[in-house]
This record gives sequence, C-alpha cells and structure tokens, in this order.
Amino acid sequence: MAYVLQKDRPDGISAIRQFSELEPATFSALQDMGRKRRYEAGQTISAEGDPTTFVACVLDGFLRMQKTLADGRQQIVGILVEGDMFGQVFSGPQHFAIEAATDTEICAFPRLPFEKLLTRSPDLDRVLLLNILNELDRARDWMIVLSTQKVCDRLAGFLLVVCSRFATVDHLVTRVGEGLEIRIPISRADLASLLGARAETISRGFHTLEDAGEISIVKPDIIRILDLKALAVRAGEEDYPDPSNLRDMLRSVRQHG
Amino acid sequence: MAYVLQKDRPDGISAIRQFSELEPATFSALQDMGRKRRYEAGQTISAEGDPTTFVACVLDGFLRMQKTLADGRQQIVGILVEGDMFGQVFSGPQHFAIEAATDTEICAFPRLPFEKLLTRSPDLDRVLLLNILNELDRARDWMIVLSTQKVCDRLAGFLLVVCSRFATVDHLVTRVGEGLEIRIPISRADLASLLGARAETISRGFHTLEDAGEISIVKPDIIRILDLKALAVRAGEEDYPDPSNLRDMLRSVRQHG
DNA sequence: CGGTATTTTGAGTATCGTCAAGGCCAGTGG
DNA sequence: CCACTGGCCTTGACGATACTCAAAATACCG
Repeated sequence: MAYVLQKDRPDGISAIRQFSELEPATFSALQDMGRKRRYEAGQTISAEGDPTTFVACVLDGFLRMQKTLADGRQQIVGILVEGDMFGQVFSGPQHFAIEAATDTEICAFPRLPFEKLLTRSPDLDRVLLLNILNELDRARDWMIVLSTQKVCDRLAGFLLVVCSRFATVDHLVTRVGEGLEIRIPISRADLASLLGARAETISRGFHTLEDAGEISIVKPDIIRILDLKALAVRAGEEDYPDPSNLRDMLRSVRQHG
Repeated sequence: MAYVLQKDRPDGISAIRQFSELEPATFSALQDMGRKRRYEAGQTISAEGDPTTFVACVLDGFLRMQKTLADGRQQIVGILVEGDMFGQVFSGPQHFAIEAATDTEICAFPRLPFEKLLTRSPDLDRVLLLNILNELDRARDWMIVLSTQKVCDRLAGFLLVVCSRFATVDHLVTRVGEGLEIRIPISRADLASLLGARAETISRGFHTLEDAGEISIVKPDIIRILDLKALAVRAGEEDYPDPSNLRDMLRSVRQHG
C-alpha cells in the first residue's frame, strides 16, 4: 500500500488544526506513534462490536458511522470528516461500524500507548475533551434536524449543517457570486439513511426546494443555495442568521468561483 | 427555600456513584463548592443562549434538554436523570434550555472554581470525560431510536432505552413476576416531543403495542413489558438480547413486586 | 459509444398530523 | 358525599406526507 503524499498541505497530523495547539513533546510523541492508513470507498474500517485497538483521526475523505439494524438496513448516525477522531478511548467495544464513504486517509494511534500518553499529557487530554464536546454538540444538532417532520425541512437543516460545520472541509462549500454552492459528498441513498428517509423522498424533497426557489440543483451532487433564510426557517432555526454559524461560514469560505 | 434532607440516601454529591471514585481531596473540594438547589416541575433552570455560570449535577428528578424552534414548538433532545451533569465546561453559551420536567434537586458548582479545580485534578477530569462520552453514546442511541420510521417502533426503542439506561434510576423499572414494569416519568406531550411525534400518535402507538400483546398499559404512565424480544425487533436491535443492556438490566433491577 | 449505477418520476397504499370531541382522574368547593 | 373544574389521555374522521414498487431518465466510466 503506497502512500501518496499530498503536496498542498502538511503531512500527517500536522494538517489537523487542533493538534497544532499541543505542546511540542506531546505532538512529536503522537506523531511517532501515528500510522497513516488509506481506505477505498466502501471499505470497512472498524466493524460494529469490534474491540477498539486504535484511536484514529481523519486526515482526508468522508467516513460513515453506522449501525446495522435487525432487518439488515444500515442506519447512518454521523459523518466523519478531516480532523474528527473516532475509536473510543476508555470505553469498551464500539457501538457503531465505521466505513469509508469516499476514498479516505486516516492516522491511527495504537490504543494502549495513546491512553498512556493521554494520562501524562493534560494538553492532549484537553484536546480530546474538546473534540468529544464538539461531537456531542453535533449529535444534538443532528437530533434537531431529525426531529423535523417533513423531509424537505430535514434537507434544509442538512444543507445548513454542511454550510456551518463542513464549510472548512475540502472544497465542499464555495461562494459563487451572491450565493453558496455546496457539494454533497455522499450518495442519495446515504443521505436518505442519514435523514431517516428513502432516496426517492430525498430526491422529491430537493426538487420541492428547487420549485420553491430556495435552492438550485446544478448537478445531483451540486446544490446552489438561493435563499438561505428560507432554509433556516424550514429547519426551525429560531435565530437567523445564526451568528456563530454564519460567522464561521463567512470566515472560512473564500471566494472560489 | 428549605432543603428537605432525604434520609434514605447519602446527602448531596455523595449520592452520585461516579463521584465516589474521586480522590478524597478532590471530592471534598467539590463538596465545598457545590450548592444544592431545588426546582419545581416546569421551572427553567437555564435558558437557551445563557452564558453558563455553573456546572451542575442532577441529584434527583428529571430534567428536559430542549430547544425552541422558529415556530415556537419545543423540541426535546434529551432527558437528564440523577448523576447526569450539565452546563458546558470550556464552551460558550448553552445551545439548549434546561427545564425541570418533575420536581428536581441539583448540585451546582460555580463555573470558574470548577474549571480551576478541573485543571489540577486529573481524576475529576477523567470523571468528566467519561460522563461526556456517556452522553455521546446516549445521544447516538437516541438517533437510532429516532431513525425508525414508524412511531410504534420508536416507542419500542424508547421503552428499551428506559429499561437499559434508566434501570438504576429511582424506581422506574421494577420486576413483576416474569415481566418488567416501567414507569414513564414524563407526560405524553413531552414523550411525543422527544420521539418527534404528536401526543395523539403516541397514544395510538401504545395501544397498537398493547393490541399486539407486547405491552400492557396498566395506567397511562405504567407500562408492563410482555414481549421484550418483539420490542427489540421493532426497535431494530440486531443483537437481542443485547448482552450489555440485559446484564445491566438484570443486575440493577431487584425484585420489587 | 455502450453498459452500469444512480437519480428521478409515477401511481397506489400506509402512516402520521390535524382538528374536534369525548373520557378519565385528581383536586376543589359546596 | 357529590358536583364541578381543569389537565391529561384517548378516540374518531379526514387530509397531508412519505413509503413501496415499478419504470424511465440521467449521469458516470471506460
């Protein structure tokens, strides 16, 4: 398995902003124990119920966190993007399977050395705590999105989440003139699973939003946002424009088009 | 506001199992800074967007974590029970309001002293980390429950969650002969909000489950479980009987009836 | 340019939300 | 002791929404 070094960004964990705040000693210890791994779209990185042998950090690509239901359906409970960590620390086996949704690169740390480093590095402990708090926030935001009754409203919520949280990731969100253009990195079927609906309904939902003049479907996976406010209303966002989100959004999204 | 001491359990944070693992110095520092507070059902403990001035731990009762949507509806994203902590550490204002669902007693720690203690007490840091990881697990379990299509299936998932996670709380779950009897501590309306449905639909769902012979509605808030396996299948639990859950369940539920 | 996977569209059915009315229970006051 | 009241739960009828299954259209890839 040959590693292809990416020239346009720092190598390995240096690319992850949150690790740059670590003390040099901790950082280099982490760097020494980390091993890069690549996975192709569709590969399983960690199965449900596996004892966790490593803690990892996503460098590039998109991962699905999912659970297999009794009837065989796969329910997606979250998407992992660059900078996200997974593999439970201090806990037993994982409750969810991790699969590559696209080609993916991660940095894996063997669990025991990592925990050992953790106990003597308050700075790493802090980074981890913040990471988990962030995860928790996202999980709850997701619950709000999922709590919406109509599928188009969930779609609106999804688009807003991508705008705010995934804005800094890859080139998912770009500014095109007045509006924003979003690339949806996963298939309709995955999106349907994520939003608790069927692919057909997702499709209809997108076209409903388009007919309402709130978005424009450039290509199936490229959505242009025409009326951010209308989407926010659909999603039930009380405080539009969400100050923190919008600030993040505008700070991180540079003029690309 | 007179505090009524409860005689059948240790006072204050001593009652919370997870704190008993702290080192004595940390524990007593925590005990010194903690202040008990009581709230009546319906009172708001912390509003959405409030800057968090304290971190707290639930001693008794049930709290709602909720968000007010644009249309004024209240969406519940979680229930807090004894031992749960809330009030974000190291983060900005809260994203959700905290309200008392029943009469409630909490122990509040002023935020700054708490964080100060936290930075010099790795044991407290560990407890907090575990608490947050636990929260994250629960949030994801909820997402699985919410991802179910039909409301009766979500109800089934809810009942299982109560059995596993809330088994140790108060006297919510008791064994009655062969089966389990569950007390539902919140109203139909709250339950509906939690499960993303209407109170009417929740009612119909319970009666559908009763007609199917899987539960028996003893009183509106007392549900007897007749067919745990059928509920698990509805909820999409692949691995019935869920080993960890069932073990917890049987370990913690003593013969009461 | 063809073959495959994905997305979209269509028609029929099941489920849920909505609105309105009725029933149950506890607390209150006669 | 009983009637009254208010809150909550339940039931019924109808419209809206989403799921299912099937087929067509489009995009993707060599």
